Amino acid sequence: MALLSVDHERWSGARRWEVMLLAKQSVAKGRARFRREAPEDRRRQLGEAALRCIVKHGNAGVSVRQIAAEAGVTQGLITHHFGEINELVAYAFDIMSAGILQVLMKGVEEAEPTPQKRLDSFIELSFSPLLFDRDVLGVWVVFWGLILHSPRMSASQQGEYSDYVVTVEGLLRDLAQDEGFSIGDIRLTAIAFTALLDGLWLAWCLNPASFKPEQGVQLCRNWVEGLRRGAYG
Amino acid sequence: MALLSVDHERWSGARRWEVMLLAKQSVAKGRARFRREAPEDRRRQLGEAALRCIVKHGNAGVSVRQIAAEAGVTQGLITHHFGEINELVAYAFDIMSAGILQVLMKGVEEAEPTPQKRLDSFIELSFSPLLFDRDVLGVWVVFWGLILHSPRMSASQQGEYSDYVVTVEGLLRDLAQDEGFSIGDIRLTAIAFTALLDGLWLAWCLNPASFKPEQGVQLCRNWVEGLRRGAYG
DNA sequence: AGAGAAATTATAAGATCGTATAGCAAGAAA
DNA sequence: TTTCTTGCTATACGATCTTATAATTTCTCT
Repeated sequence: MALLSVDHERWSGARRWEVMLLAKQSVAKGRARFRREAPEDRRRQLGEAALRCIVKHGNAGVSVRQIAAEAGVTQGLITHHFGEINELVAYAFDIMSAGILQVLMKGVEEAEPTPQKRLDSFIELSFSPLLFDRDVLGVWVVFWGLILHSPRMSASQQGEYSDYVVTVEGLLRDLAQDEGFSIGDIRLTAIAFTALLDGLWLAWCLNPASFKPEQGVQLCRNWVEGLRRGAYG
Repeated sequence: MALLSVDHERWSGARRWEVMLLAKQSVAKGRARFRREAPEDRRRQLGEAALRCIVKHGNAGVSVRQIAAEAGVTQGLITHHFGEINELVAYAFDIMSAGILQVLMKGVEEAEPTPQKRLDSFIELSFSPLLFDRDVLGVWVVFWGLILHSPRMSASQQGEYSDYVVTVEGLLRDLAQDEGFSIGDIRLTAIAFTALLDGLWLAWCLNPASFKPEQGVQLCRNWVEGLRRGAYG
């Protein structure tokens, strides 16, 4: 899980440097000076290092030098694998997007197979520490800034957003069908629910004192209650 | 109006440079080489230049050199008036926040004095080209990024957000009282509505094809309808 | 064991960044 | 007209950035 690996490795800086030191020691003993890895693996390592840098320094963390240092490699390796740094960031965005949607879908699939429980699982997971996290938003804000100015990033975003909305759409449709209420425009309604989730995430991360995650869950349930009562019919 | 001035002056670059050229010509004729302005005025000019730079280049626009060039002054002037650049950015944030809330409140006050019309005016204005604008979000996203990493910016944000929520709270309270329905926790409910607005703003700016501003208005009205039907009681 | 492919390092060049400092000059006051 | 305050310019320094290039090293494959 991409997201988890980011969180886990955030605190493993020490271990990371130990590894490097060991590597340098082993040079003196005639061992390998660096590890040669499969491009696929290295690309992912660099992508995750980029995410860690962004978590730590925000926009300032988007830098070839910092990311290379974080990954424990030299700068040239980023050029070698990604050409320009924007490509690395876009790749990191894809990793993160996929990770988040995967976390959510896994939770939904593990819930009891009723539309109510599935949607509720989706909501609760959205407000769990795994996603409802300042650091996660910090990464996302950087991405938003890039999306607005980079066609490459924008293209990725459109796909990810579409997938997300379609997922929400399915959850809402199933609920409406099961409970027998009607929704005028399901796609639009899913967009609104998505917006509510994102807006609460944003508000809480920027101002954690304003409400508690559980209250966020409640507000989403209230929204669903409005849906039940036909406000979106 | 801060926001308007940003929008207006975005297209007045040519005029701005003409002024500079004239100023330089006049040097040859022995006239003033630069204008000496009151600190208050100059600070505002620099703040608005900063906003224009952010609109144009996003995070990359936050640069002493670029902002000074945009304002038609030398770099040292920013140091002189603000000390460090973060202070200028925070000032620009305050300008912009005040401008947005002012636009909204002016619209509300100009609406017919019924709770329904006032809230609806607030909603429609939120989705008008003045605020529902890619460039405006672009500026905001940069601010969000800074808020997450700067206590100074965070302090400003807490105040602005609080004002905003209190405003929404008042609009909702008046509506509930007038129509005789109940709201469990008005502050929380106002937070949810604010989140919905921000979320829709964000979604549309990142993906303008996903829905039309009028549809955003409708989704907000639907949310209010859910409120009426007691979903937040 | 040895050769070849390519992953990785090493190094440099050129921009741009933020900030500090010293001196100039605009415009009000006398 | 002359003085004085201070807004403003001019310039420099050191750090950091991106990107390009060539040399080196690892590791697989035969």
